[in-house]
Amino acid sequence: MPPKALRKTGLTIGEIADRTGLAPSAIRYYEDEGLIAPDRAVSGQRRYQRADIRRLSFIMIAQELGFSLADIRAQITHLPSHRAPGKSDWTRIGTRFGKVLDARIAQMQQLRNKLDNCIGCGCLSLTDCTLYNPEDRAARRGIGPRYLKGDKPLE
Amino acid sequence: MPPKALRKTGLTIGEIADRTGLAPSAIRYYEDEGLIAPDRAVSGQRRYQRADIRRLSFIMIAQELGFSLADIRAQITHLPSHRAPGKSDWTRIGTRFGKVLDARIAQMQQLRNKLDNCIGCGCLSLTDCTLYNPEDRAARRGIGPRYLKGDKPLE
DNA sequence: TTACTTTCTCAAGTAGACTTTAACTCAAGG
DNA sequence: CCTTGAGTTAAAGTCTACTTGAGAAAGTAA
Repeated sequence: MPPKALRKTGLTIGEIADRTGLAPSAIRYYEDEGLIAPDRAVSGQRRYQRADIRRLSFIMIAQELGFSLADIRAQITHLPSHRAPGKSDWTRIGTRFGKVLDARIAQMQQLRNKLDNCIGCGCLSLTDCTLYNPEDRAARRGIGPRYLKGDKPLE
Repeated sequence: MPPKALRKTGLTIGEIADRTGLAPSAIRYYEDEGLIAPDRAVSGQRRYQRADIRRLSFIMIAQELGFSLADIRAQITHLPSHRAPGKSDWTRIGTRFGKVLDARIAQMQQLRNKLDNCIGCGCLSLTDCTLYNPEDRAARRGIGPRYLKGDKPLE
């Protein structure tokens, strides 16, 4: 006889919320955003499978790493809806994430060095300051909240 | 005879926008936020001094470093309105910024290591995964855009 | 069955950093 | 003088990642 949770058709949103620590409203939001697609009971209530817990965990971890929901969606929409990333998926996606993280760290370190340079000279000049480079400024065009330091969405 | 720009009472918003690369709307916004306080011509138009260029540059650089306007305001409101940070101000503020940056880099590196660990084991488990720690999740409570990895406002 | 808890949907609110639009006024050039 | 380009204000829109609230239907316990 399978455990209790499996005798039912699936977990309710409240149950999976408890198991993941996410608010139900957040989980519904992820659904709106196409990150997760639960079944529906005849009554219309959402029913989640156990793999969805891992799927949500993955989302939380990726956010922890600093990725946007759009980035995350790009990485998991290739997986069947009721599957969380398995080991091979995770290796692939994790490696991809790692590269982005490395780039991010490198960028910050570069910035850090520039800052040290700049503290030394005290220039703060539009034309001379190494911190104040036009390339970065060009990247800032457009509206909406900025990604931290030149992040571009993942392909 | 002083250069052209100095014969007038100051730069218009369009002129300073061109010199800094900022949009006029952004500069007005900074004013609303108390980051800069230009004089007014009799007609009511804003007039900027040359020091304001450096002041705006400072704002741009600080943003580049990842600081919020609130943080930046906290650092420059001590300066007289028509002054940009001078060498000693810059050393003080720059050092403060440097520390925050260092902390940020350390955090990301830690995250990066965890990720590598995690790619190896492929666990992605709610209970076991080092990436998935409840403390960090607790910090995420509440609304509004999240700061990247535990940044707190500067004093 | 009554009472209470969940869940549902849809709309609106929140923060930060701006942009866009509307409706005007003003300054400079021909 | 008249047009055009720039400046002014206030209000509303934008984006992300959610939360909150309203009102209704469904599930659960006693």
